[in-house]
Amino acid sequence: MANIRDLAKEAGVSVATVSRVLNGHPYVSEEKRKAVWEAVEKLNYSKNIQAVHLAKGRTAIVGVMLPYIHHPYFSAVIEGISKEALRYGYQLLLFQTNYEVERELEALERLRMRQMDGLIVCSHEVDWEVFDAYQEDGPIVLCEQVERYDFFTVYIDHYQAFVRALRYLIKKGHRRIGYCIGRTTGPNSQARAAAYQDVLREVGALPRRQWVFDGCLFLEDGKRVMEQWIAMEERPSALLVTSDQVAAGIVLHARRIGVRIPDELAVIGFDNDPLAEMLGITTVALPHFTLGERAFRLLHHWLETGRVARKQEELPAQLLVRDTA
Amino acid sequence: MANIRDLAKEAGVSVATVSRVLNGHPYVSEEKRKAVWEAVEKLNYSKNIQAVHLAKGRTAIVGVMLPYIHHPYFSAVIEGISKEALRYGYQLLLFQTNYEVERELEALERLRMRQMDGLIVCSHEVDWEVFDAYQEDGPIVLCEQVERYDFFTVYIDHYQAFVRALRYLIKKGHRRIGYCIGRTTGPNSQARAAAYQDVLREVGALPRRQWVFDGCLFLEDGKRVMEQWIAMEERPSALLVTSDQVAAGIVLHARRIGVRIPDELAVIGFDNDPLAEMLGITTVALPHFTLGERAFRLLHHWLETGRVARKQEELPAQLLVRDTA
DNA sequence: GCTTGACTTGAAACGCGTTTCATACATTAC
DNA sequence: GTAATGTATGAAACGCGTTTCAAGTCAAGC
Repeated sequence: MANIRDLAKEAGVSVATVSRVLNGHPYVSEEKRKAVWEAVEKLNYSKNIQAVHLAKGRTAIVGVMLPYIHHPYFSAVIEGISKEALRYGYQLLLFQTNYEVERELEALERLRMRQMDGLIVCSHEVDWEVFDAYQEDGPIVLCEQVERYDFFTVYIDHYQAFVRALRYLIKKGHRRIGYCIGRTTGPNSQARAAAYQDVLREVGALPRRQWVFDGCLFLEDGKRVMEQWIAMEERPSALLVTSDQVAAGIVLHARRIGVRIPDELAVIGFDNDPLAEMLGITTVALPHFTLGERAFRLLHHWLETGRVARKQEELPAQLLVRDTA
Repeated sequence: MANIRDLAKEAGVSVATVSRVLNGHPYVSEEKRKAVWEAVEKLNYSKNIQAVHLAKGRTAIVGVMLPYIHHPYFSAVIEGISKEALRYGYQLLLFQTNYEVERELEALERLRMRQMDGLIVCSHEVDWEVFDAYQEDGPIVLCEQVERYDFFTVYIDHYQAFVRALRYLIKKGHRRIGYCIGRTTGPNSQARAAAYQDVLREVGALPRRQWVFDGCLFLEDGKRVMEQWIAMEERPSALLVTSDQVAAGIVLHARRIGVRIPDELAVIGFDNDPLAEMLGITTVALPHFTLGERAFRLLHHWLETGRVARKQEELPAQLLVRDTA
């Protein structure tokens, strides 16, 4: 493989001149410019991008840390990130973690090793404090709400979103309200749990342990929830559900076993998945795609200017009333 | 940032020794090994991975070219690739193309520039011939069937899969059969089209232009198909549908507008999406996840050994009869 | 006592593009 | 006529880890 020195020899110029031509710098005579391009052609030259990265100290690569890819939520976020990355000429390096701490640390280490210019964390398991140690290695944007203000974050206010949905149910007369979440430890889930406690306490309704369904991530989990629900002695009259996928599972299984929705059970999902629209599921629309876009933009703006307009950005959620609640 | 030379100075050894320690090579005295690790600690050293890439001429990065991410098919394939990549210590660099030739070429150029060790192409728009020019720049694995045998490919035999589904419908007495596809140009779609022509001709049934529904990719498209279907004077009695997502759209909209499935319209989907199971949709199970896994393994095996067991690998599809056909 | 093989270690070359600095000529400015 | 600019170009340093090669030490083998 020819390198830039071979090229210089072939074209009868210095490597500096070759570099100038290759990068479109001014101050190169037309004559030499032509000679260089001819040499490129002749030697079938192509830059070694690794050498460029090393020399420049930048890569125009952004890392994306996320637990899974094959999941409507995360794939929507990446799609948003990807769209913006494409626009600004950045590439994406994927770090799938399965929520394993080991893998999350690996991604952070890669940031330290300067493999990428910045990192977008879609979701994580390790404590925030861990990120502290890596702040100086490159900008990190979190896609979740954190209490501290020294992180870059773009987030949806899940507390408010949950509150809004709860208030709606309460206004409709519901007092026996339950909810489903994905994993208990995530900040989103904790925000939802807090909202649940707060709002129910406010109206004197009682939160119940057994009305909280954990581990609800996929369509199939909705079926499971419905089965548990039907087997209960005291059933909630309404459920706030992790995602529309899970809500769809609930609604579809309810139809099959003849549970009337919303009369016997009101259901509100989250996301505004096409499936929710199709099934007429009342849902809280969450701008996942936009979340990804904004996360990238925040990172990009920082990378290009070294300054920020703001470190935190909150995205709105909107309740869409349809037929299930 | 400290580099390996600072480290050598600090530890009082040569850079070669530092490199040996850092890479766990044998033949280093315990004493020096310790000194090096202490220096690493003291200087808070971290390798510059770009320098490693440059020096080694390898990156342990695999590129993944695909049109979209937020799509059940592609996100399943990546998930499979990702799982195997994780296992073998490789990283994934994403190239989202939106089926734009420009972007596909960009990905191939990156392979030339040695940004990654190999490339997995999930789907593409450019002609195969284009790939020829890049074959020498690194192994390329295609996830689609190609006629030529000098490519690495892992694929599902869509022709056979379609034939099987068609035969099943025919055995059930259907003669007026239509189908939905995503985009006409893809090899998968063309295989399906060919199967359609062949099988229908075989039994003397007539293929009809207006029974082919193009541009069916998402759930919503199923609704559109159903609306078109209902408006037809001569309706097909059965439809083979791009994916279970689209099939679900058809089935759900049919339910809403009171079309009886499978009596008035039989539907067979593809993929074996959880949604298909939930809705009882008869489908042809396609091993997308496995496809990704195998694609990575093929690439990996080549990268590590420089040899191949086989260049082509075909994955089976299986008809799962449920309630819609 | 000498050969042989295993173990240690460092200098230097290598992979390769970018960038700075110095040099030199040609203009333009005053 | 001289200073100040602008244009053009190359040598060399820089970013930094890996690897080869030569050389040296030491214990085991004959």
